[in-house]
Amino acid sequence: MTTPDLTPAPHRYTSALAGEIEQRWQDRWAADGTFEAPNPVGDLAGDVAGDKYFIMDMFPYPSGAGLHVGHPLGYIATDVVGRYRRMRGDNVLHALGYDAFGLPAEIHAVQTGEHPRTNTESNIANMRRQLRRLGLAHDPRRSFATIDPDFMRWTQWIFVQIFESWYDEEQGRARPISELRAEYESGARTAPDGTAWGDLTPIERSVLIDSVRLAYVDESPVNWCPGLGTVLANEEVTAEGRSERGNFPVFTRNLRQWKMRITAYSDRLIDDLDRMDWPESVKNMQRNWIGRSHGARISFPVDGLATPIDVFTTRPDTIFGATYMVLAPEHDLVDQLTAEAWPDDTPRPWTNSAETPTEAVAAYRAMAAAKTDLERQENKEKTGVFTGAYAVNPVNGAEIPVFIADYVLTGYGTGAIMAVPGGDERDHEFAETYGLPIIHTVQAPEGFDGGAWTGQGKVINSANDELSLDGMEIDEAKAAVISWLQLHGAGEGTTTYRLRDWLFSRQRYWGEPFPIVYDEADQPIALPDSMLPVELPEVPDYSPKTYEPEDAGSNPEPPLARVPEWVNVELDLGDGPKMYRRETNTMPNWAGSSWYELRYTDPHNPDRITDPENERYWLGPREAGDTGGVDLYVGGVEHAVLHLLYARFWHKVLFDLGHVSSEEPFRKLFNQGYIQAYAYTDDRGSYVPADQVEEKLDDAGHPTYWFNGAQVNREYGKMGKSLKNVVTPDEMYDAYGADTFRVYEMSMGPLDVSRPWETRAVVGAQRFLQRVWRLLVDEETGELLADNSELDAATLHVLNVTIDGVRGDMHDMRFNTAVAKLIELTNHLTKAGVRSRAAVEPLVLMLAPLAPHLGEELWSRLGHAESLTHEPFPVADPAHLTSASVTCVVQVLGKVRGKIEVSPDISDEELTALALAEPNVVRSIDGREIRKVIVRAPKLVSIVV
RNA sequence: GCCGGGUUGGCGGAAUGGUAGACGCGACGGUCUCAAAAACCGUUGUCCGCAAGGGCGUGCGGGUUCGAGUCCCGCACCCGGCACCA
Repeated sequence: MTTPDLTPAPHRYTSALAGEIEQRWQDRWAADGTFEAPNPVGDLAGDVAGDKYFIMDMFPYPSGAGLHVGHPLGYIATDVVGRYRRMRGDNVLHALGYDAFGLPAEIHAVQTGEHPRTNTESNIANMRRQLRRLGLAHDPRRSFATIDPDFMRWTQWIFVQIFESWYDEEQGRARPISELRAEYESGARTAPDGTAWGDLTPIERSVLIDSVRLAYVDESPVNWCPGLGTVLANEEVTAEGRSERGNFPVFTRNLRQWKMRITAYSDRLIDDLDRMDWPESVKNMQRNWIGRSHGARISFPVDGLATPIDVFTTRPDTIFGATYMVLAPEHDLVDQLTAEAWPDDTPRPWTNSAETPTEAVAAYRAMAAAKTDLERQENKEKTGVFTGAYAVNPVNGAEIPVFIADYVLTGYGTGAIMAVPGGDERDHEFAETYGLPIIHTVQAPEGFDGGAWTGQGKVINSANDELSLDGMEIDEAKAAVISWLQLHGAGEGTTTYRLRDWLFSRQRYWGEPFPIVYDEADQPIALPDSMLPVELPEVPDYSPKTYEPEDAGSNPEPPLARVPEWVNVELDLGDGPKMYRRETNTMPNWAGSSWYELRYTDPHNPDRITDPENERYWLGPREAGDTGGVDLYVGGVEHAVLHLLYARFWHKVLFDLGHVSSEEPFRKLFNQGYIQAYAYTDDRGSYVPADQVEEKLDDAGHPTYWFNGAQVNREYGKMGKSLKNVVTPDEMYDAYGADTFRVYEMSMGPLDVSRPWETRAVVGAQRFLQRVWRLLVDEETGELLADNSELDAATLHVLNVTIDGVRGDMHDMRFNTAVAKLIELTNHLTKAGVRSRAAVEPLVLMLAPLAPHLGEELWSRLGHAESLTHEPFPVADPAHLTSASVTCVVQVLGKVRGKIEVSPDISDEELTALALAEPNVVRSIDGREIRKVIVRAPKLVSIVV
């Protein structure tokens, strides 16, 4: 990879010289604290003049494999933005921390016996070294890792805040539990069943309180992954029912686990998306994930049953077409309503050939329970069985049969539906299978061939004595039927969500311990601030108990439970020293990243997560209605619903509790694309080293690929060790220098688009920087070549057009076109032999955000003692944006037939005359009658004949 | 199936409705050199033509317009997300 620089000119900008320049400037920046950003108050307080700009990268997990050239793409981009902003006069906060809890370090620990902290810290050190060599303008004082005890302390502190809060639906915000307790004690509030606080036992009181906490322990169906030995959040399970990490099967098990009540924030999490500058795709993914749907809850009474069946539907307007009902097999009411015997005339297929409904239901339930989620998904054929019971349709008194079927899911809505085969494809399919009546309640367009009509139309077949929906549009009918149902106590308008509460405990070692202990009554108690952080104990074995991936019946067993001397602890929590039992689960590795944006703003504050003044300065709303948050957050799209949803949730809780002034953590989000790579396999399917593959053209001119004389197959995808196609930044530093590497990555294409890495193309960026260097420095003597000559008109024009364009490109993060414009300017200066300071100084300043070391070096050789970090970015002179002459295109019938050089302020008449006189235009018109002439002086004349 | 995004030379890509292919890689030719590399200069969408010039060309089919890669309608394919969510 290393290109030997064989005796070039002694002062040529080679990789060796670039490396020397780069490391020298990196040392100087570090020594001078060039990129330290002052805070309004606290230990980092300083002069905060000018506007502020807070930039963040999605912080990295420090992998043992080190970086490949794809990783720094986003970091370079944010660095360019930050450097540009500094030159615009902003106080720029840009730092990088490390998301250091996580599975790989734990797996490494299990394999080697080395403590995960040791391994993680050496990985961080290696990554810091690789990134320092890139020349990133970070404030090093603000870096941290989530495993630092000081950081962990605040992660645990936030957990306690959430644990000590509840969601007040009336006020639409989280409030401290202490306020709820006060309302109970004062009698302002009674338990949901009406019991007064004074009549409850202490245990009943804490159960009541615990039931509304935003962080709570709950026994409910969770995703149990025996292969990983831990439970997982819904967001960590793929659509195929496997773990996102490791791709192990996931089973639904009823287990006692910690959860976070993120569902309380469903509406705000959806609604506030509209106020943020995020890619529409990510907003949509979050909307999708939360899955809000408006509809109605409707009660269908059942003969001889006190409790009606409640259903959720988004189409209450179709209720007159409800011809049967379906409950999920797991629904609570199934046992109660299943009849003793089949009613007379029960069609044979409804019974599944069972003697009694009880038997049929039991058999069906057993079969449904044996299916995994995946099997349920794969087989979409509608099956079900009749319960023997009938319910009454509240709008028309019709008796309709009640089935159980696994196409109705227990976890969504009420776990029961009214089935409308005329208006729902799934219901229609089921109705066809079981011979159920089909009533259409919306007029389908002519030519509709039956089946379920789900589109728009006028309502039909929908009337009772008091209510007629017939002739209404769907929306109108929905409103009408909801108010009728409400009047008759049979239902109400309501909203349901797909989002489930966030499963927050993991059975792993390498995560934050919970700041929770249990008392003798097994009630969870939050530890006081003074006892934070709770640090991880040393353990004999880091691994959780893992199982055969398919062992669905296994049970989670966290590693911390194996340290009884840590688990059982004597503490004084206010009523004297007592024995307590520690929570042995750990937090998921999303915990630290759910709030880290706050810590950058005040990284060493010993008393608070961040001082309110620092938070308000860096994150606060800029104007009324603004959510506040980080000014620019750059990262991959893979965190669209995981990290980005969790972080928004925590931020909103902290906002509600008054700890922050911003409503959202990230005001503007930008998803960078990925750098992909080619990989090559031989005829046995093994990967061969990509950097030794040769490209040859075959007879047809198509490229073919060869390794060791044998043809190999090319595939396109990720960069990875096992694919033998990794290219590291270190290799690029050695071969070209960091600036060349930076310029190449920024010039490859738009930042949000993925693109293939091509090592051989990097040289283009180096040639460009060498041309800039050669413009200013004599390659033989090292002498400065810049002079003080006046600029000619053409150069003035090119220079100002470039300045104008580059400014716009920088602002919009179009670095690829910014680089192209700088190359054009450089090529112009080279060709014209212009070395005037009036041209090269702006060029150096504009290049500096992209190639900062070269920029500083040239700036200093130009005689400036200070770093150019805060030097104003060049501003175009409008007087020179127009040139002395422009090329006017003459079109005949829309085709370009001639070009004429004209003055930019030529009149329409004059231009038309010149255009009509152009010889080739005359020939094209060929004597035909001119019907119309469109003139857009000075650039275009279009002639219609 | 639903929701997003995309499709431009050999390759990465550029183009406020107004010269399609900026800039870069590669390829080809040249300068320098004993030679090679590096560097520098030039050519490079495609077809016809000695040239002047002309035909064709931004996934496909229509439309709007003096003029469409760009706007509208329909379709194909690719990528990402969701999916028996009532």
